[in-house]
Amino acid sequence: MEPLLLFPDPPPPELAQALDLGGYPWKAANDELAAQRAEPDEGWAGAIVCADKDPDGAFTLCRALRKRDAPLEPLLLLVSGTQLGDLELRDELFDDFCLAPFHPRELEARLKHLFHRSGRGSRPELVEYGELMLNLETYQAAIEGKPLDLTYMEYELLKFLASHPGKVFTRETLLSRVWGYEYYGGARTVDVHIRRLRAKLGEQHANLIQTVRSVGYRFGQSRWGT
Amino acid sequence: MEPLLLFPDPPPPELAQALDLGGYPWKAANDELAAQRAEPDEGWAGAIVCADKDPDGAFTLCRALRKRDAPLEPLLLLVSGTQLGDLELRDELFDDFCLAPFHPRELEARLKHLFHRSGRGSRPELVEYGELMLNLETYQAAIEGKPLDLTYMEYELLKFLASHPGKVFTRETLLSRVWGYEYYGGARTVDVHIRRLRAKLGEQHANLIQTVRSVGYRFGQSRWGT
DNA sequence: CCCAAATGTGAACGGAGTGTGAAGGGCACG
DNA sequence: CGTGCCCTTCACACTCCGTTCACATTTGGG
Repeated sequence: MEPLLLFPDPPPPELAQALDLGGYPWKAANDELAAQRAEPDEGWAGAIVCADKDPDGAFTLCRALRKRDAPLEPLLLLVSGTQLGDLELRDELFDDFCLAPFHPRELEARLKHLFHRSGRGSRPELVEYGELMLNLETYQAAIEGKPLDLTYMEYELLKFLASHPGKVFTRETLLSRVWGYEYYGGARTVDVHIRRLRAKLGEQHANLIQTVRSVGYRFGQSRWGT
Repeated sequence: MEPLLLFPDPPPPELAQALDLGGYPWKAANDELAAQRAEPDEGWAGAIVCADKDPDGAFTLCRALRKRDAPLEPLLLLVSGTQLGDLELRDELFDDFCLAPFHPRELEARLKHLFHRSGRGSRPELVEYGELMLNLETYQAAIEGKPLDLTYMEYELLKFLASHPGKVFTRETLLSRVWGYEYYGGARTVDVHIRRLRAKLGEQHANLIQTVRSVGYRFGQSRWGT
């Protein structure tokens, strides 16, 4: 079995011990660079990130792992009870979480359940909305079956928008969540990318991205229920 | 929001209380048949099944819910620590689980994460008053199900008024709380926006916004009766 | 019934916000 | 070291809508 990636390095003793007892091989790393160096040829089986001691480092690593061409899955987060409120805005950064201090058997049960789910591919690698389809594995986009030739940023922006249909985002929010939290640049950059996306979507589908004046942009129609 | 299906009936008090506090509507049922009878037209938002007291009944229900043409998702399982070993062979019956006794905030965090993953996103923040509904995430408004095409200021003003039904606001108060504390401009601006709002609400609902002579405006019914 | 204050109404102006075309420049690639 | 891509920025054009004003209408008190 491929090893699990652990954060931080060294990992908490009780975590290492639980994995050893369960027969799960693992390697630890403190950042994305160290994770790349330690990564075996077969790749990682998944990752377990402890966010209780160094939340910033933990979430930064999660973000890096998810930004890869082939996002690392499954990703299990270990948090303390006081951090539960921080999870809501980071839902896309992990697949499951476990409260620390954890019971070894709960950890193992969650790992098994995660492997079961990812093994059957129940987690969608596609983002779909109407005639639009994004293949997250091959980095390809298509509408009405016809492929779209998108650049990297166009693809990332469209992926984010299509993942949250109906919701309005300000330019600042888009910059921070698509370009990155540390990005500093003009907000008009968003406009230009929106324009090119509309152009490539074609006249018929350009209205998939709507302008909400003095607020930002919205993808698709509103969902009143769920 | 559609209600959650709970098992068993009656559900454990701490579960019902946690959901009530979190604002999640729910209905309980003891088996698939009762669940079908209690199901609203909009369907279930998901299910929470307690497996600690009656494991057989719980897993039977899970199996039935998953055998539907449209399998019920997401499904959260509540189990005691001693049952962790039983989960391995039932991975396909649930999407996530939570150990009992649970912390209310962990339960809520898991629900939010489940809704996020199943593509429904977290439940939208709504402002409702009778037939009027404002979706704060999508910046859209509707009355009697028909969407209203509001401008930014109209939306902000209506949102503020509808958030405080029955209360009277002076024009100065509205200017400072909707337009901003530092705003300096004529108070008649409010009148014009009120007029446009009434027009867009339609003749039938124009009286949702009432004029209180020499005071200001009020949304909805007075607190002193009709 | 009259008057004054308050509010409703229609229209016009002007500026903020957004669309658009084009050019600059960083980065990967050969 | 050149070359092409594309992210970013800028200047300009244009639309929209927030604001204001003049005037009409309503309200309530004397």
